Amino acid sequence: MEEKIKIPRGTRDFLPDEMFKRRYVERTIREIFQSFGYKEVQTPTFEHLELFTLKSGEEIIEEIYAFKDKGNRDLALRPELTAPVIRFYVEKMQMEPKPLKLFYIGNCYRYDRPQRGRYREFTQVGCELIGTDTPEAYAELIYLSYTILRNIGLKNIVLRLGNLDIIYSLLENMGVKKNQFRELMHLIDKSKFYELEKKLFEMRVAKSKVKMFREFLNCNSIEKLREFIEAPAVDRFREIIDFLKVFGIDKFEIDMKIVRGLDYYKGIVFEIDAPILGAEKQLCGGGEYELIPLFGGKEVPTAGFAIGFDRAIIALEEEGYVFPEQKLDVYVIPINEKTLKNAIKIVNMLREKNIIADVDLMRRGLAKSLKYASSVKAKKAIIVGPKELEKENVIVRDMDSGKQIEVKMKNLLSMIK
RNA sequence: GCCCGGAUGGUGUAGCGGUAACAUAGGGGACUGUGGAUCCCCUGUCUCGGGUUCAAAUCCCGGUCCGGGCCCCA
Repeated sequence: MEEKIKIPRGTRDFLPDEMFKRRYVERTIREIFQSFGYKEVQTPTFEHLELFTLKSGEEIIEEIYAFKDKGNRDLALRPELTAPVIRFYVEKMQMEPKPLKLFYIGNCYRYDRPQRGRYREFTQVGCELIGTDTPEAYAELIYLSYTILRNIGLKNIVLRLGNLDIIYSLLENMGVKKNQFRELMHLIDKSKFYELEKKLFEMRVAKSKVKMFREFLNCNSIEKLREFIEAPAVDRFREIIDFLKVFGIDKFEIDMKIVRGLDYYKGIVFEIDAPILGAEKQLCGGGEYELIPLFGGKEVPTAGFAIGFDRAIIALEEEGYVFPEQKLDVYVIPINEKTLKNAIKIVNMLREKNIIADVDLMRRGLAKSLKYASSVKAKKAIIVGPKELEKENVIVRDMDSGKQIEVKMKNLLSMIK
C-alpha cells in the first residue's frame, strides 16, 4: 500500500462543524469592527522577506517561512499582519481621510514548536488605527479589542495595560542610554529580574535606583507610578485610562512589565489573557507603534492590536460556549423513482426562496431517508409520494414532533416558514 | 532547539510476546409509504523504518505526528 500523505506538522484541517463555528465567530468579529467604523483589508499571504526583517532583528528569521522564488526574490510567508498592512498603507492609502480604521482577518505562518493554541499556520484578527493619537482614540482601540472578545462570548478575560514611554522616561532619568533599552526590555519581558539588576549594575546605575526600578515595575496603579516619576507620559496614560472608563471598562490591571515583543512599540501597550488557556493564554496584544517612517511614509501616529483567533476559539470551547449548529430547513424525500423529478423541482423552488434545502440523491427508501434527515438535523421533511401528487399535494413532516400534514404544493412555502 | 507522555478501523477504546477485538459512525437488508428502536450482513485498523525472537500491535532503537511543559513568541 502507498504511504498516506499526511498533514504537515503544525497545520490543521477543519471539519465542517469546526468551519461553521469559525465562520460564525468571524462573522461576529467583522460586525463589531464595522460597528466601530473599521473597514476590512486584505494583503498577500507572502511578502518580501525584508518587510519582516527590517525592524525586528535577525534571530527571528529562524521563525519565518522564507524562500526564494523563481526570479530569485527573497520572499516570506507573513508571520504577522501589522507590517503588511502598514506597507499597504504607505503604498496606497496615505491620502485617505484620517483617522483611518483598518481591520483584517488572515492566516499567518511561523516556524515554531507546535503546542496547544500554537500552530505553524494560524489565523490572526487585528486592526490598525492610523492618523490619531488622542487618548480617546487609544481608549476606543482598547475598548474595541475587549468588546470583541466579550461579544464573541468569552466570560473570563483579563485586560492589562502598560506604558513603554513611562519606562523609557524612567530609564533615562536613571542615566541608561537609549541604545541599551532593548536588551533591558527583553529581560523584563522574560521576567529575568535578577539578570536585569545585574545588567543595570553593569551600566553603572546606582544600587538605590536599581531597587527603585524593581519596585516601579511592580506598580499596579497610576498613583503609585507618580511616586517614581512625574512625566507627560504618566499624565497621558492617566487620560487614556479615564477615557477607557468612559467607554465602559473599569476592570483592568496596570502592569508595567508588559513589553511587546517588537521594537517598534512605544507609548501605551496592552494585552488580554484568557487564564483558562494556561501556557498559551495570551489572546490579544497591541499598542501604539511607529512603523510608517521605516517603510518610507510620512510619519503619522499608529496603533493597533492583534487577536489570536484560534486561541479565542479554544478559549470559547474551554468555557463551554454553545455554538450554533448548521441545520437544514427542509429535506425532500421522493417515495420512489417516479416522484424523484417532482422532488427535485420542489427542492429547486425552495432554494430559490433562500430556504436551506436538500434532496435525497441516493434513491433510498423512506425509512432510511428519514433517518438521514434526522442525522443531518433537518427541521422538516417533505415527502413526495404518488398518491399525494395526484391531488397536487405533498406531506410536510415536522422532524421534532413527528407530526405531519398533507398540503397543496402551492401552499408549501407558507407551511415551511 | 530541549524534557516528559502518547499513537490500534472515520471516531472512541480493549489487547501489552502466540488467531487483532469491542463500541460507535458509514453503506445495504429484514421493512418496495414513515426517522432517532431492534436484528443481520458489508466496508474499514495496529504511525513509519530498522532490530531482538520460532513468533512483535506488544520488547529495543530511530524517525514522524499529537499532547503537556521549557525556549521562543511578531
